[in-house]
Amino acid sequence: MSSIKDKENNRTIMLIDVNSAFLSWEAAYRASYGSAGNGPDLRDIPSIVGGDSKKRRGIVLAKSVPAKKYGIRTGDTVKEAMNKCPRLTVVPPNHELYNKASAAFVGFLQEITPFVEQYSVDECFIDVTGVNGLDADPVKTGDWIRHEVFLRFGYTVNVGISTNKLLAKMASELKKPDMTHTLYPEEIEDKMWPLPIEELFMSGPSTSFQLKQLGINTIGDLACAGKDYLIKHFKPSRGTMLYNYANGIDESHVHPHEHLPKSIGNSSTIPYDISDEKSAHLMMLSLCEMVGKRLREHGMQAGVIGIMIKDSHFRHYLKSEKLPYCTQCTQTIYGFAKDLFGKLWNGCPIRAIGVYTSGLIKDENKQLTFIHEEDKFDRIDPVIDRLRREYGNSIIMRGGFVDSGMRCVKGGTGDTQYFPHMHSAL
DNA sequence: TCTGGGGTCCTAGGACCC
DNA sequence: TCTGGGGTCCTAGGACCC
Repeated sequence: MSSIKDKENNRTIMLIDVNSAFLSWEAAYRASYGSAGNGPDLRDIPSIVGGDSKKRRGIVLAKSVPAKKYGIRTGDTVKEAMNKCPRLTVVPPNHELYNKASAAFVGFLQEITPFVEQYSVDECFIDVTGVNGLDADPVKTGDWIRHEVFLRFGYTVNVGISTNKLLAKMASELKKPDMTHTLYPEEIEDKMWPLPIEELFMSGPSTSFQLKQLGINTIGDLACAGKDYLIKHFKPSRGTMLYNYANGIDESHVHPHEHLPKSIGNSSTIPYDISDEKSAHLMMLSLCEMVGKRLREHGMQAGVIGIMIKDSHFRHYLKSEKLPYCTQCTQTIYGFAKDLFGKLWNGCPIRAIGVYTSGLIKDENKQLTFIHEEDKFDRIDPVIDRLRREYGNSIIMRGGFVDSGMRCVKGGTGDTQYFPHMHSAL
């Protein structure tokens, strides 16, 4: 049992989770800055960060505690949320701010210990085993971290503490906000086993439904189900994982090293359905601009390109293709994406399109066996990237975008940039 | 005013080779 | 002419996370 082994190893792992991250960051920013500083704190009123319904992106990305009391949940449509609470305050997302806030948050944790693994934009695992005596009294350390984050940045976090990552993660979810929780192996039976099965990490809607069909309703039920029985129903990989997680077993370590992405892609929902190839191509080109830019920023080359079409009935289709060579060139990616689109699209009105790359390798590992047409872009793309960094994306655009009303670089939330502290970033 | 966007990992099935 | 399997690669799609 690794939980016992972990205890012998006496590792102290924590998961630090920003409470209602997007909303907290909005509120902290408004409180320390700007015009909205006079108004009420978003965290004290029913409020959400949500997309624009007119652009068909209207879902709840984060909610305040008062909004939660109205039954508003992340992922609700903004319309549903408004129905639940008509006086709801809705603020649009500002991903640039969140990326800066996230980097400041990670930077702070890295001051505490080098063993920081960023799990998501608003969550980090840290391993404080043997670090400056921080593991002598983990709860005290957790409380100190919460206090320090609040002092420096003005928002609250949850701290989950245990001997492995799974249990630290489950601990951090126990009660929010602004809490420190432990979930040591000897506490599993009391604190984790009574929870409903959908509370277990990696037991999502589909798995939870199947488990309930089997009469397994709590994490404790799952822990007591036979491993072989679970393997029979869920295949070895998933069955073993479910069994281990329900029993608090997790062998994985906190990996502080720089994260190399395995795939890079961007997608976008279009405010109105697209029914013509020309518009779809232009949309894809703007996504390819973003994907190419991000590949180059990471110093990576893609060996596989894929596209996704979501039609007006919300069905989605994928098509991907291994390339004869690796590339990070916008024009090349676009060429393959167009080919894939031609093979995939059945003429149905299109709601969203995505362009994805995978099979990524570092630049230096690219085989220089062949000279390609794209080689001239090796010099052009970086110049375009630099111009856009300095003057904005519209400083240079491919011909098709002129007078198209479409943004020439499109997609998502952008990459995280490093900023040492939030207040210096703001 | 219906339903985002960024990822990771896993599996199934077909192609292809030995 | 029919009949094998093992192994790997590729692609499509699903489940999960935030």
